[in-house]
Amino acid sequence: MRKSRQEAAKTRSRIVEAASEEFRRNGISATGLSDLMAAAGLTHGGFYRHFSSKDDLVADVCASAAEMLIASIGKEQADHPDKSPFEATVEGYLAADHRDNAAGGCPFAALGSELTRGGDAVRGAATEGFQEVVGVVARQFGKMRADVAKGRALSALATMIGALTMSRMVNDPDLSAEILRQAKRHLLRG
Amino acid sequence: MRKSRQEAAKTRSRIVEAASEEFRRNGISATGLSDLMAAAGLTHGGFYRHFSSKDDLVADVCASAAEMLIASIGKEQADHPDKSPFEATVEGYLAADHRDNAAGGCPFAALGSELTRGGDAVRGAATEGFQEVVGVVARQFGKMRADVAKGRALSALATMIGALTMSRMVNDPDLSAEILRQAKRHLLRG
DNA sequence: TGTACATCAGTGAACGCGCGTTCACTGATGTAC
DNA sequence: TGTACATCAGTGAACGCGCGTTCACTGATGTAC
Repeated sequence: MRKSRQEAAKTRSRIVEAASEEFRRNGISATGLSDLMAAAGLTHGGFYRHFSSKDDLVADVCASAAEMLIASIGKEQADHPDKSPFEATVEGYLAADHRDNAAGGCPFAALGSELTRGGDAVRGAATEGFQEVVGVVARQFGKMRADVAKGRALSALATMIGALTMSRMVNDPDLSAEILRQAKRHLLRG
Repeated sequence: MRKSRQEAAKTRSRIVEAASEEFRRNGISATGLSDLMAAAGLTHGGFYRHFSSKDDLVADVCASAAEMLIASIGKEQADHPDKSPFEATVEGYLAADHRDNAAGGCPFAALGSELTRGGDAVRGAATEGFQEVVGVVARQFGKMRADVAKGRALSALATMIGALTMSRMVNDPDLSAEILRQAKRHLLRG
């Protein structure tokens, strides 16, 4: 039954991808290792050949999902060459599609309050991922002084993450849309 | 062992208060009914004399914690008569004290991502609480047109909730402080 | 290059544990006459 | 106002269940000679 190293590495990343989606869809503590391994096409017993604990996996997922977020920011930019990079980022992030697709979206909005209670390794990985995203957004501000740009990026990301979370929390569709609309307006100097 | 109606009502609100703190401290799904009833000075069996399910309690907690948030906004205002109401709110909300006291603070920051996955009753209660807070903040903008004030309040609350959540998530104290500082600066037109 | 052996990815059963919920019971409170 | 009875707040044991983790096992892969 042993698999080659190459196959094993593929399996590992399949687990991380499946976990990344399941965690963002259902929450970390609400997702069991069995569900997760089944989603990756495996039985739960093999989990510990790849990770030393659930927390170990969560840390990996934080890093991986932050990279995905950065990739999707790049994609929004490429798809909308008419818009400024920051405008493309804000409009892509605060879109109804993103709100309705937590499993494929921003891990900070999907898991934010759960990550605040994570262990050191989890919060460390989340911090690193967050800082990378901050860097990406800060660089969108072009010629601005680096520390000023970082400040604007921090504030803008806080607004986007808070708005997306609240737009998912409320069960009034009009209010949900209004939250996204107003956050966009204020971020883009409306 | 039966208690008078008055005592029973007191017990019920003691459970809600204890739950409100425990949920905000440790998360909803991570807090067991046993822990929670013990924190209220009772055994777990009596829970169902007061609530029909854990979700029923969570909905109550949303309403109660939103009221507490509104009360603390009022208190910040009263404590800082030199500041504008909005300024007092932002500075009280984005303070290190609030960040370090999740159990007594904003339920939307403490429970945000978990509430997005709540049932109808939970999300309904959260929505109502959120709208009340939005109303309170909107009224701080004085003579502004009501819909414009609501828009500003929605955007400002998104920023505050996102910033507080991120400042709790990161495990780098400098970055955590910087997140609060930058969000404050941008909200107060720095 | 071929052979013998060690390694280890993945399976599936099992572990102890705590979860949300139910229940029989107790006895003080509330109600009906 | 007093008495008899029904109600029900709170206790503590028990329910089935799924959790994270461990383990013996299988057999293909990797390694040493």
